[in-house]
Amino acid sequence: MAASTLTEVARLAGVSPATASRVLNGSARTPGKDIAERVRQAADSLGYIPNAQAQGLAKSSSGLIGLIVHDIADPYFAAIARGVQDAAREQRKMVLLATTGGGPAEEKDAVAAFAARRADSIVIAGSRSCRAEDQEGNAQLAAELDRYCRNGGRVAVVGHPVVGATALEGYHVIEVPNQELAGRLAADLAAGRDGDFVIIGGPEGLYTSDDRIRGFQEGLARAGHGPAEVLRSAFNRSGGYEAGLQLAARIKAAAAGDAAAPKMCIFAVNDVMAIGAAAALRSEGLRIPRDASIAGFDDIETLRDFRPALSTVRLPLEDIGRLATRATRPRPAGEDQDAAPAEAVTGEVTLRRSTEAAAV
Amino acid sequence: MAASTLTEVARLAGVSPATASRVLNGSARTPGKDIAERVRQAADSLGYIPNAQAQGLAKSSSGLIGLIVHDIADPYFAAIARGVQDAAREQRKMVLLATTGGGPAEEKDAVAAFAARRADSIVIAGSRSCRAEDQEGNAQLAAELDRYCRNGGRVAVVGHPVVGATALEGYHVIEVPNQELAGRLAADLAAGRDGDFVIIGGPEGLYTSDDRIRGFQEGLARAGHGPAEVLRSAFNRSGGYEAGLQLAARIKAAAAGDAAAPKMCIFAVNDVMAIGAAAALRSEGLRIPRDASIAGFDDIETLRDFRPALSTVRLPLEDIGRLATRATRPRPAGEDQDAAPAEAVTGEVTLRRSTEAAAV
DNA sequence: AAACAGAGGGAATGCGCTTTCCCAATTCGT
DNA sequence: ACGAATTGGGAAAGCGCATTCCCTCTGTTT
Repeated sequence: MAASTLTEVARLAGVSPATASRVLNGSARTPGKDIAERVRQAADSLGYIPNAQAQGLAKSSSGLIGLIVHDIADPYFAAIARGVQDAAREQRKMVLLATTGGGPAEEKDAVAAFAARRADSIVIAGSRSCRAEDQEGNAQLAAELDRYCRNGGRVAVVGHPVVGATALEGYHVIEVPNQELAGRLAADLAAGRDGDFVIIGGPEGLYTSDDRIRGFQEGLARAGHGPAEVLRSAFNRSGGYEAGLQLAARIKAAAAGDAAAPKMCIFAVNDVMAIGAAAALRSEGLRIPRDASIAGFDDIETLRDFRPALSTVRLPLEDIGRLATRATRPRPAGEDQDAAPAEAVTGEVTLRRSTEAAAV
Repeated sequence: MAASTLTEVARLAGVSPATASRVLNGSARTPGKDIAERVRQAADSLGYIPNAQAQGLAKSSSGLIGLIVHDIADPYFAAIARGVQDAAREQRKMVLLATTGGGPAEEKDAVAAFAARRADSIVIAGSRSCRAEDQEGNAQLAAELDRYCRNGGRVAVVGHPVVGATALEGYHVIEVPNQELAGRLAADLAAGRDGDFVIIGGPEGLYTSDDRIRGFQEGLARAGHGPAEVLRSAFNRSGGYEAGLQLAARIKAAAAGDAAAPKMCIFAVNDVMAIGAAAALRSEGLRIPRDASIAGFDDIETLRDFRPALSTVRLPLEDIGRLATRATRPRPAGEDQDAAPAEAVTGEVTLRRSTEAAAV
């Protein structure tokens, strides 16, 4: 027993497929009451489920939203995905998921796949990169997006515009004020602190990381501090851990030389890296915040119970996902196309125990 | 400029659409070398992307895998989703995501939506429930799955079979030995411990929770312990937190009466609840493992840096997602249909600091 | 009462692709 | 060397639905 079709429903109801279609999907032309009822009953008794593929083909729109993330198991992306999912439900659409591992080449493939499925819109989360090795991939991704938009697709990208992408109609960027917020975090941390600052950043060229580093340095400068040293590492927990090991050695050496050495303050460009670094310090016998302060960025929900509570910058990740998805929604006719206020994303510096001055 | 079609490619290459189709998707009949090359070049120069909807309609298969989770931002589901995603890539399919919040009614809607999109297979993660309030939803979900399978769809469900679902062809269950593992955990914890055991469980009727509770009690019994008291709460962090508050009060009362009172050992049926409970104890001034032991279940990756390190049962969540997805893969012809060994999922009791006997 | 507008239903077309089915041009057998 | 088997390509028929166009039937206008 194959799935039943509209034609079968129509036959059972004794009407034409056209009529059946009209009643079943609420077209502008509503057939007579009695007929409508007959059709509905027929559909019910057959357990009719419209074939979305056929509908999509006929209407050339699929009711699909494509979401591109680096890794769905990363809580940062998972939180955004939740927002996207939520907004998709509002629009009565389904979300197609693609995880790319972060490379623009894979992202380009994902866009192509979404285009093939005629996804109505695409949300790209995850950091853009301008590393040399990604240059070709970026160009291809930009070209693919370009084509997608030209064919009527709508795109929202979280954070930074795709490198090299021209601002087309239907191309939206949800700006995240990484730089400004990192600056504010630096200012708050710098107040009344005299130790060295060290930044654990991601690979050079990752915009999210670079923006946060730049912002932090600016904040430091405004507070009268010299620039912090920057350690480059992988943009994940183990990157943070490795950098943390290096710093632990350094801290211990400093403490050995001078027991009253000022405390180091570590800023990891995201929470997951910060947790990794904290784990590394701990494994070396150091305690936070007694031996060093540490701060992260994102305020990942799952990590809030971590002790010592991590100072960080709260980002409304779920809202970001929601906003991005909404940005791709076609404006109802009459609504000004450019009137979209593109609600600004704001974050909030959240100081917790991991950067408290008082020793344990 | 609308997306180019096969027909356009064919025209440009000077061949028929049939031929173009044959070369572009590697059908059994491979056209001549020179023609193939011409077609490929034409496709390239037009930037042709096949319309997956049309392909799906013609082939009646969509290359889609539907994934149903309660909440994609929950690290448990996120980890499974990663495995699913990975296996989907192996099969060159894309994954459609549906988050349901846990209700069978929503799950039924998701199955219907997947069926409408003609998803090749569906993976259902998340706990089954046999609560009275879910009875109707379960029946509907079972019926929907039934229909889906009958129409050739393949389903894999993680953990428990859907309540009321008949074992159809194409219906797979990835068994997770929750009960056995919980028993082993109990046995390990009970060894040389004389304090009371308390279980923080999810709502009654949630199979995952109930199985773990039952297993734990059995393990306790085998070790010569009496059954543990069971506290019911929500199956998430805040459920664990609330239960933790109750227990904290109790622990403090006991300590007040008798300073050498034996230490309570808490088993929360999943890690997230355990973390919540631990947070509650801490907020009440209690320390783990000094004032109480606590253990969870799942071994969520993001939570591994939590201190005190949480004793738990390691579940290969990503593998589970992968296995479930693979189970829905149609066997290559010739391979025995039932020969699928349905690789068993195994877990591992992982004792860490949170249940160490020695006080801090 | 005749002419007209409008409503409601059906036939037919097309969305883009796959896949028989069919036909012409080969190659092979003996 | 001639018919048979095979190869390689095209024409055409759907896949399941939305939608345009057309027709008929009813209700309205002068």
